[in-house]
Amino acid sequence: MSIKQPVTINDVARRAQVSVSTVSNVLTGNRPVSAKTRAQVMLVVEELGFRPNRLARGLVSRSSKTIGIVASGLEYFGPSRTLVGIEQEASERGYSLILSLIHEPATEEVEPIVNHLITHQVDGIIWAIPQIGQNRVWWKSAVERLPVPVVFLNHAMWPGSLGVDIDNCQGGFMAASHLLANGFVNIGLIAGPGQWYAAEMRKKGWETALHEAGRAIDPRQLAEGDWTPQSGEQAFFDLMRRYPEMDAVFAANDQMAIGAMRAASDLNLRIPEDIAIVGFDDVPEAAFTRPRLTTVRQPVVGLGRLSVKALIRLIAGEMEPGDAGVGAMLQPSLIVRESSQRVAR
Amino acid sequence: MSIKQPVTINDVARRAQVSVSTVSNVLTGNRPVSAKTRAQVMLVVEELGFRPNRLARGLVSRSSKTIGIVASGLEYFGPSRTLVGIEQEASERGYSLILSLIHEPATEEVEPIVNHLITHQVDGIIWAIPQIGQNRVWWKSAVERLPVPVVFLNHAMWPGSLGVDIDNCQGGFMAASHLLANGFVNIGLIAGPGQWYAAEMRKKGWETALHEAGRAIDPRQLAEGDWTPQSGEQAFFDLMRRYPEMDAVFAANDQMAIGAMRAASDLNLRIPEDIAIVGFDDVPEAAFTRPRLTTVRQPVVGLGRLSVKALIRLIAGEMEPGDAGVGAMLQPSLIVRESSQRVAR
DNA sequence: AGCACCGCATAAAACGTTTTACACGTCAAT
DNA sequence: ATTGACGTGTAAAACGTTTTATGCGGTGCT
Repeated sequence: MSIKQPVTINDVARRAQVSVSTVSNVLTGNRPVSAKTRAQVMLVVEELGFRPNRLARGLVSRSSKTIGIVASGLEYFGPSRTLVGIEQEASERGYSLILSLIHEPATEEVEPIVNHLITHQVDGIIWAIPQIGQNRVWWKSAVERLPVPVVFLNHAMWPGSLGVDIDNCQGGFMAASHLLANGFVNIGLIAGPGQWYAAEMRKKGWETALHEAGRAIDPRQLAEGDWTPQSGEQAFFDLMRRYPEMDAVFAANDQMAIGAMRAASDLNLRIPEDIAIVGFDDVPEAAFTRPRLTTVRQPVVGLGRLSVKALIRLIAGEMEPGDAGVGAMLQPSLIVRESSQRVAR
Repeated sequence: MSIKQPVTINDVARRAQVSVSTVSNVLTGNRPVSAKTRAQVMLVVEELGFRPNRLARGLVSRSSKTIGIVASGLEYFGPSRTLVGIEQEASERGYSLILSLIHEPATEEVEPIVNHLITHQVDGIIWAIPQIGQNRVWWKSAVERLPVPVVFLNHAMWPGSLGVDIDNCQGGFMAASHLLANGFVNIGLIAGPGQWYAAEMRKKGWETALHEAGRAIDPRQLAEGDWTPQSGEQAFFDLMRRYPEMDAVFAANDQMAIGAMRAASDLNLRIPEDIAIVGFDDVPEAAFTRPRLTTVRQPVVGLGRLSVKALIRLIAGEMEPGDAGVGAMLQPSLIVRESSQRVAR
C-alpha cells in the first residue's frame, strides 16, 4: 500500500548500474554514450516508465521548452484557427504551450499576464492580441523589458520587433477590385471597428482600389460595424438609407456580410442582381448562404505556424527582432462565389 | 554591459537583510511573518521586480498550479467557447493552462500527450476530446494509471470517473418536441457522425420525442452528416428524395442546418411553410439566416468553467471521482426563431 | 618510452525555490 | 523559578534534473 512515488532519474541510474549523469546523457543526447550503455539505460527507462520532470529540467537548463500565448477572441474564426496552427507547429517542434486569454483586447492591463508567463520561464511569447487603437503603445514598456523574445500576430510592423500578419490591405483591395471588375460601381464598405488595425487595413485596401479606378470616396458609402452579424445588418440598413445608389458592398468579415445579406433580403433586394456582397474570412458557412458568399480567405492556420517558426528562430538566436525578414506578411486569396457575379445563376 | 541576470529570492533576501525562508514565507503566506518584516520584504520585492520562478517552486512544493487541457476541434463553435470558459475559471483561481490539441479525436494514440502533460507536473487534466466510438475504452488504461485527477468533458458518465456534459438528449428532445407542438408531423433528422456520443444523444432525444408522440420511426427519415454545412446540404437532398412527405427536419448542429437551409432553398421549398428546420448550437450566424434559425443553445462557456471547478475540487481532495455529483449535466435551452413556426412572419 | 588526446563514465555542483528542524525570546501558567 | 507554548526568524535539507570538472584506460604520434 505504498504511495505511488514517481520514479526519478536516480531510480533509473541505480537500477541500470550507471551514474545519473549517464542517464541524463542518454536521454538528452547532450553527450555521447556508448551503444551498450545506452541500450542498458533505455531498457530500464522503459521498464520503470520513467518520465523526466520538466520542472527540474527547466530549472537547471534554463530553457523550459515552453512558449506563452497571449490571445483573445478565441470565439472567432480567425483567432481559433490560428491557435490551432500555433499548437501544431509548436508540438511538432517539441514546445509546449501555455495559454493566457485576455477578455478585453483593448486593455492596458497586461503586466499580470506577462508576469505570469515569465514566472513560468517561457522561452518566448506569441502576442496574438489584435492591435487596437493605442494598445500596443501602452504595452510597449511592459513588452520591451521582457527577458524573452516576442512575436506579434496581427500587428503593424514595428521597428525593432518581429511581427507576422495577413496582408489585410491587399485583401481589401482584392475584394473591391473584384467588384469593380464585375461592373459594380457604387461600392459601400461595412468596416470593422475603427480602432482595429486589421479593420483599418481592409478599409485602406478598399479605398485604394476605388482610387485606382478613379472614383472619389464619399463618407456616405462607409459604415462601421463591430464584427457581429447584428452590426452588419444594421450597417447595411444605414448604408442603403443614406447611399441608395449603392450596388455592391464589401463587409470586413463574413459575419457582418451575413448580417448584410439578411438585411438586403429584408429590403427585397436581390443578391447579386440588385446588390453584390463580398465578405472576409471564408468561414465554413460562407459557401452555404443563399447566394453563396464571395469572400477573402486568410491563411490563418499558416499564420499560426509561421509565428511559431519565427519565434523559435528568435529563441535560437538565429535571428534578431530587428531583421523583420521577408515572408512575415501572408497573402490572402479571393474566393469568388455567387454573391458578387453579375451573371450569377 | 552585464547580461541581465534574473533576480532571485536570494537577491531579495540579501537586500532586505532577512533570510530566504522569510522572503518565501512573506510571498507564499505559508507561515506568519511580522508586519514590519513583511513590509520591508515587500518593498524590496517591488524595488527589484522579483518574479518567483515557478519551476523551482513547483519542483519542491510538488504542485505546479497548472492544469493540462487535452482538446480537439477548436475550429468549431462549442469547443472553442468551452476553452474560453476553462481559461477564465482557471485564471481566476490561479491556475495556468497547458494546452495539447489532438487532430484526430478518434485516435488511439494518447500516451504521448499524456506523458507530455505529466512531465510538466500538471496538477490535473481536463479531457476535452469528444467521445467517439470506443476511443474512451482505448484510453482507459492510459488514463487510469495517471497520477493526477482527470475530468471528462462531453463524455458519457462512467463509473469511477468524473465527467461534466451538456444534456444532449434533452436538447434533441426539446427540438423535436417543439416541432411536434407546432404541428409538424414528419420530422427528419440530420444526425451527427454515428460514432460521436453527443450525436447519439441528440438522436436519442429526437427519437424519444417522436415515440412519446406515438409516432413510429422509419429509417428513411434519418440521414447522417459529419457536422459540416456541406454534409448538411447533402443529407437534406437525400432525405427529401427518399422521404418526400418530410415537413420538418432537426439538424444536430447549426452548420448542417445552414447547409440544409441552402438545399431546401435550392429545391424551392419555403421555410418554414414547406419545411421547418431546427439546429443545435446557436452559432452567432443562426440569428441572421433567412429565415432566422430556431436552434438549441448550449451553455458551453459554463461547461468549461464547471469542468475546472470540478477538477480543482478533485485536486484539493474534497471530492472523489466516484461521487459524480449532481449538476454535472448542464441543460441546454431552445431558442425559437422563424425557421420552425407555422405562423412565421 | 613518453606524451597528448580521445571516448566514455562519474561525482559533485549547480538551478531557485519551499519545507523542515531548530533557536531564541517572551509570556502565561504552574 | 520552572515549564510549556507561542511567535518569529534562520540554516540547511530537500526537490529532480543538467552541467561542469575530473578521472581513467586506450590509441596514435613523436
